[in-house]
Amino acid sequence: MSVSPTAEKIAEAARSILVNEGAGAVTMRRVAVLAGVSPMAAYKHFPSRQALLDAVAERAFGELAGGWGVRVPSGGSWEERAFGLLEDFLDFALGQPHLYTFLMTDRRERARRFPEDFAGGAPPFGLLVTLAEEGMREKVLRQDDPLEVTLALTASVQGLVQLYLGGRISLEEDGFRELCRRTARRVLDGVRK
Amino acid sequence: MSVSPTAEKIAEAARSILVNEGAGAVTMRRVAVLAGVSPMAAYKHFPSRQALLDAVAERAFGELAGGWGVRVPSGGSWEERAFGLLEDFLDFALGQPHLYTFLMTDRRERARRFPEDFAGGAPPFGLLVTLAEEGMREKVLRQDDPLEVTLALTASVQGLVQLYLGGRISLEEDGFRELCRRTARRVLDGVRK
DNA sequence: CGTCATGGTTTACTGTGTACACCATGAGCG
DNA sequence: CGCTCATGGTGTACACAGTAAACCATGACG
Repeated sequence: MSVSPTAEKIAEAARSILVNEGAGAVTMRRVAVLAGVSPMAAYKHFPSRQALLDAVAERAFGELAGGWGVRVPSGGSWEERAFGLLEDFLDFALGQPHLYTFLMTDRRERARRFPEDFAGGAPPFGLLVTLAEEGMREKVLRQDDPLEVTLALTASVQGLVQLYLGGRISLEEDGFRELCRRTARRVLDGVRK
Repeated sequence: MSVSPTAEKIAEAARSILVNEGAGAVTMRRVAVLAGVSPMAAYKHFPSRQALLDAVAERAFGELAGGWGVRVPSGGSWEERAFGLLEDFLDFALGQPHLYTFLMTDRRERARRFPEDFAGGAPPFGLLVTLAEEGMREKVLRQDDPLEVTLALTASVQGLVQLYLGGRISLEEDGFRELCRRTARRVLDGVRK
């Protein structure tokens, strides 16, 4: 069963506002205007504003998971692949900051959880776990818990992105991307002597 | 010039709601009721809700900075001091999650910035930079940019905390604290073979 | 004793999510 | 062919936000 075209228009309007101005700017009335319907029309398709946002998030998450890493060539070295995924991640986080913030920090329900939902190679996190496992097989990484190693790598970058999007890092985008790369390298190599 | 007692009551009420239920639950009317005044009274002391929240944040930030690391003995080894600070940080983040989220992710203005405001040993971040510099002097850490090394260590933990508070890590608090320690250790030692 | 800044109150306006009653339309069926 | 009724739209209305504006008590000060 597919969704009705009006529901589609409404979701699309909500997504558009969300991407451009953030979740806080998504009001039912604005969505309705943008979709060309009356304010209450949305409630025939989504029980509440929250449900509408959740639907938008769900779809965006799916698209994200589907598209992530696709442009990364699978042929290169382990490190090339790893840093390729990092670039892809940054492309998303820096290219659609509002959407990123909404998916990563605002939404608390129906979220993927560690460790249950991360095992099994399911995107997007599972992709990284698989990569870590490969790294260990190829002796690029030391033998360790793949999930937790992945978490160490991703948490660093996510922390940096959170700081950056929160306006706490006064670097241009390119400078910030390099900072991310350097940081990832430090996590790989360790900072201890 | 000190603040009036009513302003005090209002700020205290706001802080109390914020700590217990999060920034979203802080409405001017609720604050007023809790402070025992009429809704508009707050506007005689704070120009807007945002200003009130900012004032609360500013004070909390000051208290935090003042108290952080005080209980960590300065006598131990470098690693003991570092992990002592980690525990202190987790005590705050896990003990007052709403306040933590508000200070760290919600508030975007008047935020400390990297790298300007982080150099110079100013708490709270500067404390860590100093620690990193000590570590390098004591040859515990390899020679590197102290600011960026500090960032690598803190961003990891902040990323983990963000995931945890967002309900994305299904561990009990103790388990999560151990995960943080293990992750910090990985960043120290590196995950690469 | 008037004057006036200070800090409180009441009232009212706008914008929000959404409950509710209403209505157009087209599919299914006697 | 006309009846019925689910589907998906509308307009109205309400409760609750933030806050602007006008008003008022009080106490310090000339």
